[in-house]
Amino acid sequence: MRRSKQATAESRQAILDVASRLFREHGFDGVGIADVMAACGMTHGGFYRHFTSKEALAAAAIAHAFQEKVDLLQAEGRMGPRDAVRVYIGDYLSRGHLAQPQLGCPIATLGSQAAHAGPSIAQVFSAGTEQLINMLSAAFGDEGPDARPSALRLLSTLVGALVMARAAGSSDLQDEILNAMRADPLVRGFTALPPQA
Amino acid sequence: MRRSKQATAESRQAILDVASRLFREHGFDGVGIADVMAACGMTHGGFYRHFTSKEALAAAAIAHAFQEKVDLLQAEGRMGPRDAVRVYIGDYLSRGHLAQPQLGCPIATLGSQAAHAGPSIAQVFSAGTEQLINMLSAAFGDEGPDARPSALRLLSTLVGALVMARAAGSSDLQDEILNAMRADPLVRGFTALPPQA
DNA sequence: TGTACATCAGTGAACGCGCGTTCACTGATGTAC
DNA sequence: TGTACATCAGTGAACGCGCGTTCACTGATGTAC
Repeated sequence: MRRSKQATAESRQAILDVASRLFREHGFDGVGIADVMAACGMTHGGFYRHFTSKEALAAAAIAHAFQEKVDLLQAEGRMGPRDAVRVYIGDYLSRGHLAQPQLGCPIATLGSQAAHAGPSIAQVFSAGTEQLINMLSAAFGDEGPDARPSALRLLSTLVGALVMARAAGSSDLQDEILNAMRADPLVRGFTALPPQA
Repeated sequence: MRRSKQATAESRQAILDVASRLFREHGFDGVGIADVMAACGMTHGGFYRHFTSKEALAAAAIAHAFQEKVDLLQAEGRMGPRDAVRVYIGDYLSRGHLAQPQLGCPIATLGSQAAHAGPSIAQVFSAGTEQLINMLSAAFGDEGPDARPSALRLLSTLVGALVMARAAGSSDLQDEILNAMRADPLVRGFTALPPQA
């Protein structure tokens, strides 16, 4: 039966939220339309009232995941860009992030699938990655022309740590990797120094 | 018709080689048994004379990819471990590596799928990652207890650079990422210093 | 404000395709004598 | 060494299942009067 405009908007939002989590947890091919809809308490048929295809959903869901991260950085940015990045790093290199890919960085979970998953998805990854880099660059503003390379190095380091830790599997090796990365000079520059330093 | 023992062994090897490349290029779900066999000039039916399932093939193919990398490091290691790692880094942070995932690092291409692809595949990733780390650690031998953390940091940095560059998509951003990583202190420590330094 | 009709979100069956796996068959290879 | 038979690598049709997508239908919502 027809639903109210608000109910419809809530359905769409629920589909996006759930898809964004499930795709990060199981990969694009590990999640079906029926899975997403069931997790929203609906059946699969109604899906196409909200999105034209699975690829369109995936693109929107990944954009949504990037936006979450950018919003978080922006919200934390009110205490100064360096503090925001400090919190970001702390969350990134945590056991919680390892254990909860569905809430974590979309680059680490799905980045390597970006190229295979269709042009619209590749586009979303490209734009999202660029945006994250720009926000992190701001935190290195005092480094002048080196700000952007520093941001690139930081993000690469974080992404690599997570991908490698997940590939490693063993809990001991995961801890070893996280600890080694926390001791990285670029990371320590943020987490060890006082704010605004 | 029945084939000679040698021909059979060659078939198995061809399937492994081809699968190892195709999986890295298109992901586990992007490659079918029929694709692999066709690339070997055969039809899909004969596959099960060589492997019990697609997952068994994937596990063997990834192990094969890791072994290639380890053998390469070992071969180059004859000029000293630091030189071997220098070459490894140079190849890793190259445009060629970006453009040819099918010949590249299996962690960067498939690492984030390791957990979804079945226990035997997760096991292969775990063992392969550990082995790579051990070989890289050797190159940091003169750092004593810091050797292993340094190796972890180096590999994370490399993996992250590739994943991020592939997610970024844009050619300009990819170059920027590769260049930034080449300027990373840990990387420069290898590529800028003379051998055995 | 109340009424009649059009719209459309969601349901569940059905379609079609791809893909992993199985199987009967072929004929060259390997082996027992 | 030669012969007869068993083995088995590879073929191609077929099976079965999952999944993306479509569709006729329902009934509450939105809207025109």
